[in-house]
Amino acid sequence: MDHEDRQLSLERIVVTVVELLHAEGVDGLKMRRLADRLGAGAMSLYWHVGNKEAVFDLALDSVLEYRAPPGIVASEDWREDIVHILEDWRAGMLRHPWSASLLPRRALGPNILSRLELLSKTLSGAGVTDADLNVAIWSLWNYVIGATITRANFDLSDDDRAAAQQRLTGLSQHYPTIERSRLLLDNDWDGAFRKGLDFLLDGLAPRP
Amino acid sequence: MDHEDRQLSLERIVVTVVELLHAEGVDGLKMRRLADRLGAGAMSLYWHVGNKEAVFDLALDSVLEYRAPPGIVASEDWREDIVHILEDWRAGMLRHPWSASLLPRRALGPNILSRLELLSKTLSGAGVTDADLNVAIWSLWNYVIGATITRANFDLSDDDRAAAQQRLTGLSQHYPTIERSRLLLDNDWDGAFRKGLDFLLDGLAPRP
DNA sequence: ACCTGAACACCGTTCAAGT
DNA sequence: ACCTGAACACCGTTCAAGT
Repeated sequence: MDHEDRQLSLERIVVTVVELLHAEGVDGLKMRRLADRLGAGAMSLYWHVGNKEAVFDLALDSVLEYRAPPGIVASEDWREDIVHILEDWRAGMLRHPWSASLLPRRALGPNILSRLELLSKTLSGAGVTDADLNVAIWSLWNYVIGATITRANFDLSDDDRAAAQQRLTGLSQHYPTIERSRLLLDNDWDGAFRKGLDFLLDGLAPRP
Repeated sequence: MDHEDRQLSLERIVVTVVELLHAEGVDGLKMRRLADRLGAGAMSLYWHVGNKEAVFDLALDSVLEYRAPPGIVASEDWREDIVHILEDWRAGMLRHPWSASLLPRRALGPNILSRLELLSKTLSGAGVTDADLNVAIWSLWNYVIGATITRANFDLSDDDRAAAQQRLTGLSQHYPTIERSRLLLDNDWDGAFRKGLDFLLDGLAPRP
């Protein structure tokens, strides 16, 4: 609440809405509450942003900014580059658990387009032909989006996990194979993400 | 509107909410409007359902019901079985475009658990070990969820697609590789889904 | 057991009005 | 150019009351 004395600006709005979303989640974003945090009158926002959807678009794109480590330009191993790009993208979204679900529902902002361009360029440099590029990009997009939305929403508290385990074991006669796979119980999300990604990359460009 | 004279029941509520969601989308679902469609007083729903979230859960699970073709039990080709299971799942969700985004945010209902059990059993029967089952299921889940949410939300009208094309070409100096991949312009969603899925399956269980 | 209307505590957004 | 409060048209849900 140290914003009270300053003027409104798009930048301040963006910073503050990300804070608010972090604190209260998607459903907690109310125009009045956002104005409050900015120390502004309830309706002052509308001079700057149009409507609430625009606020979401701003928050989402801001979170997807790519802070490229300036050293690493092109490594020897394109596969390592792809994994790095996608893990960084996923990590950025997981830092803001509200963001992943929003991404496939809004128009693509400049920051996500930059990430996709970098991904495309790396795939292309690795020898993927233009004809295959579309499928390659979408496959990786689908995998990352699905994995991140799921992880952001199913990252249960210990209590919840215990309850889910309880529930599944109670139903184990109906779902024996799920039970055997320990579907909701294995906690190694990062490892599972990486392993599945490796499988997908194996298919996209078989290793020699 | 031919429901006016009948009594309320969970089944009628489920059928009607799916109709309403189909007609108005997720944001169009209002408790009052749902009651209207049922020919009931505005607040009568609350005797049956608890709250609005429960209504969403009911709608989602109902849409995910698996109508197994009773003939096909186990074909020769497990890979074909997997593809069929996942394409049927995806098609079911695309028939109700509001459903895919909802699925990873809610607790798993009985119908989606049945589908996952069938998927697990098929993978297991194909030789995937219990240790690998978790990763295999999640990889396929991630891919299907990501693909379906994206398709349900990016299935643009012709006008929108023209606008998006216009916008991307205007930015082609910034995103040349995306432009070359014709990312948003290729319209063959089904084909792209299948091709990407084949890549993933190649990785999960390489063909001889 | 099942349904209802009135009422409460919210929302997003418009708009005329202020500086 | 930038901000504001009052007001409008909604919401989900509670609750006492009806049959």
